[in-house]
Amino acid sequence: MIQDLTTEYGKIFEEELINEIVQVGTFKEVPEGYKLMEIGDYVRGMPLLISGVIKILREDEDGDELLLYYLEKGDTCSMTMACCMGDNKSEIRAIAETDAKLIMVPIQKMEEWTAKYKSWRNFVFNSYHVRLNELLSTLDNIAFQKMDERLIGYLKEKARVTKDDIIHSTHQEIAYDLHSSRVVISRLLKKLEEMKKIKLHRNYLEILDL
Amino acid sequence: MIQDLTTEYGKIFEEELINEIVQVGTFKEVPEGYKLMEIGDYVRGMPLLISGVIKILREDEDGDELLLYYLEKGDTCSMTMACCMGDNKSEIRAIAETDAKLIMVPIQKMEEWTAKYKSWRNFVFNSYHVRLNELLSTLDNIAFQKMDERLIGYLKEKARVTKDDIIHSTHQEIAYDLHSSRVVISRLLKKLEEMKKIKLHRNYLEILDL
DNA sequence: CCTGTGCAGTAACAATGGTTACAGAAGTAT
DNA sequence: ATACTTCTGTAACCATTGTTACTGCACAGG
Repeated sequence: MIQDLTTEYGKIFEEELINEIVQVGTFKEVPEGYKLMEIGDYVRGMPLLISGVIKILREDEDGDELLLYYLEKGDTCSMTMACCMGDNKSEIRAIAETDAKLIMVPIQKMEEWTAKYKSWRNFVFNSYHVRLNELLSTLDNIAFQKMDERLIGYLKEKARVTKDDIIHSTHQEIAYDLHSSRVVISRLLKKLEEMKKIKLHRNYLEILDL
Repeated sequence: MIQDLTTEYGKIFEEELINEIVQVGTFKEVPEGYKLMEIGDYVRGMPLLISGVIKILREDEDGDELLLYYLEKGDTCSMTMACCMGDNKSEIRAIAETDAKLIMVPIQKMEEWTAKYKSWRNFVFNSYHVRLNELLSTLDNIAFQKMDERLIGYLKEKARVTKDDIIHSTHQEIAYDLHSSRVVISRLLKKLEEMKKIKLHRNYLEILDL
């Protein structure tokens, strides 16, 4: 755990802070598909992502989903921080998109460290900043783009975070993330294939040139 | 200015901090419609809203607009704070929805006060928290609601922040805020009128029962 | 009072996305 | 191999939203 922490966060946190994190944090290793957080769950800890990718989803009353963004190594979940200050209930769902390693820090330490460590303060502010912009860009996509553009953006982003030009998803799964329907996604994917931008297979697709 | 500050922020900021704000802050009074911030502008100060309502808009490359949320008294603009940490360029446009009074604080003080005053730290964190949730709810509206529901929500919210059941907007203006077209909004408003929920007039409309 | 400008009402039509239904292909279990 | 399940392809259709075009009305300014 110390090794992981130092590798990923050694450059931005003071040694003293790293030591504190090691003392109170708990290491967690989760497999792909593991649900880290459900909407309405009480938030008890704040995650520091060491490796892997976490996908953050929003859901409405009817159970309709929407992918908000991915967390990558070095990221933390601002939503969690935001929750620490409100009623402590999560507004989002978090699923491991790949196998992932992370350290959970009790939220009680948040304020203490914010006062004590400048690096922690900067980290927290920076996380908020990044997440706010990420949300803004998600909003842009939904508000200003049509489904075909959103789909292309989705495929690109997914390839980027997983570092893999093979997208291991069914059409139905993509439809959930984009809050659309399977038929619509199949239709658009077929068009992309006709344009030689992707190649379709069962249970996965290859990105050729987006 | 001291009076305004104390009235609005006296309960949450230490006296010492209030004094500092008075020293470095500049008081600003702007009329309805005044553009406080344009997309791409360099952010030099952080606003503390004393009275009035500020509307925060997002715009894409094609000039299509979208209302993000309103700032009310006691609010500050987290986007501004976020900008202070990035490239300092604004991601949003800010327009005074009503006459408004505010105090501009130089962004250089941000970090200093964050280390020095617990109340300031809480204020900043809280602002981020509120804004993140506000953005999330805006996203929900756009992603999960149809235009008729969004329109009703828009009218309600606008009535709430302006404390006025008369909405002083043309159909075109509403269309801009919702990123729709005038004809669509006219159509839906007419339906709402038929349902006795509103009463239409030239240049304004009355909310009867939403 | 007349006229120009901007606002609102409406119809006809297009485009996008969502729904239903069904068939066939690929993989899995028996 | 056979049966079953899951995934994909496709067609037909519908609903919502957006577009274009034209109308008349209200109001401001001469």
